[in-house]
Amino acid sequence: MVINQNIKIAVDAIVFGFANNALHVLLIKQKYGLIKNQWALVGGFVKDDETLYQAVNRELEEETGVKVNYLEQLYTFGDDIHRDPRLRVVTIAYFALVNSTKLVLKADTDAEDAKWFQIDQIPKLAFDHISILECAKKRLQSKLTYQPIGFDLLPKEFLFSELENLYCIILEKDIDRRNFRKKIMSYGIVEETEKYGSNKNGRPAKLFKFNKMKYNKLLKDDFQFYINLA
Amino acid sequence: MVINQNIKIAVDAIVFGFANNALHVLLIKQKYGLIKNQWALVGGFVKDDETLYQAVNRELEEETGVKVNYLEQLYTFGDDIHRDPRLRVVTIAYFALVNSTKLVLKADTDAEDAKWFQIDQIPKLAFDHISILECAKKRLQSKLTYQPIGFDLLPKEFLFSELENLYCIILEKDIDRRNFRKKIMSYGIVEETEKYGSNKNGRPAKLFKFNKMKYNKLLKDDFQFYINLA
DNA sequence: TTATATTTGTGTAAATTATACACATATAAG
DNA sequence: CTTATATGTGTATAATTTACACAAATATAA
Repeated sequence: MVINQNIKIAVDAIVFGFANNALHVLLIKQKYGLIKNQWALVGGFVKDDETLYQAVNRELEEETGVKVNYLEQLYTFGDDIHRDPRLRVVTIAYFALVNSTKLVLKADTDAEDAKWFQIDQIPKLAFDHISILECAKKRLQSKLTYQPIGFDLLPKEFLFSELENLYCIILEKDIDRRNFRKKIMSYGIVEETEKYGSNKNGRPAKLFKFNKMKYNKLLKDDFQFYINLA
Repeated sequence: MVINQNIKIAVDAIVFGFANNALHVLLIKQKYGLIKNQWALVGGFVKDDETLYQAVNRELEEETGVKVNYLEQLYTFGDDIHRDPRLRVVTIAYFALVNSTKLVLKADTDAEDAKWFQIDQIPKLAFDHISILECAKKRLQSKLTYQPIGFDLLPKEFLFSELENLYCIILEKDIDRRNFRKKIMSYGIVEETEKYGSNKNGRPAKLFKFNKMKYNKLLKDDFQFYINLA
């Protein structure tokens, strides 16, 4: 069977991380070709013998060395025929979250040109990557409210205030700390530990961890989790 | 730039319709090739000079003549390398809804081999189409609860009981008619007309129409609409 | 014409959930 | 020991959701 089609398939990953009270995105600086020295999303062409999932994981590994905590398909961009001026490329974008402890990039990989950017300090990006990023940001904001994915951005043990901040900052909203805590606690998804965090100022704060079983259950069932900041 | 990649891109549409108190899916019988005489989703390969959106609309037109009311990207299937045994195909699946008045297929197109099947009477399908269909059904059930897409399955004017049934049947749940009506009405999304429907038994029922402005607003904003059947 | 079957249309009380809101506590630094 | 700073907690009110039953309007059959 011969099909006369000359379109190439790529994958791209929008990798989010949360650190220093800010949302960050992982970008790479292109080394070669048309878009040399431009910043772009992590990604590349899919090989004939690998799945899409393998492709995006391979690119993440090769280009950044980052291990993601959460990965899901976001959207397939193929309605702008000239999004890559060189040839027709359809790209399947993936949405990824990284635990903030893994946010430091190892210098020893060939990831020397990978860098985290604060979401409000994104440089000019190659192709249509800025609109893909916009799409991912919306998805993040939306998912945060109805799925407990926020925990994939935090370390295993975290302060309650870190969780609060994460929601405030990503959703760009204020929060009622008491009501937020009540709600989160009602899902049984986080548990107090006996340890205390090391904050400089104020009353010492307990460390919390999240209950993976409850988390998994809530991730599967839709409409079981819902956080609405006033 | 030469990329050594030999993967083909297709689009498939899962077209839902609602009639006779049952959910239906539009399928076509393949005429040629390996899967000759097997039933399959509407779809085909993307042309080099058309967008994905154009491709899926073209296939719908060519293969079935059906005009859909609602169309959105569902998911891209490319993690089974041998989903098509002939060659590597990545398919972008689209989710479509058809107004029940358009559910009768015109015999004059080359759509002679297109047919509506009740969701619980789906024949054996080609490739992995059955799992794509499963995915679409879940999306339909999920979206029905948080977006007012049910109206895209009904005629312009409809009985309230038709809307009730649609929700009951697609979500496979019972309903409290009073509470359901109250909720729908509270969104201001449907309006009474002066006309009455033609039901054989029982008290005559008013026809309703939906308010397109409110509908469009609710479609855009997430978390503004939510129907939860007990 | 009357009784029966069938579907439509409607309200209220109770329970649950969401919201608004303020101060005592524990520490570090001065 | 005073001050600054962040943590941790409860209650009253409002809003929403749930549970629940019967009269009204028609067609059909007796």
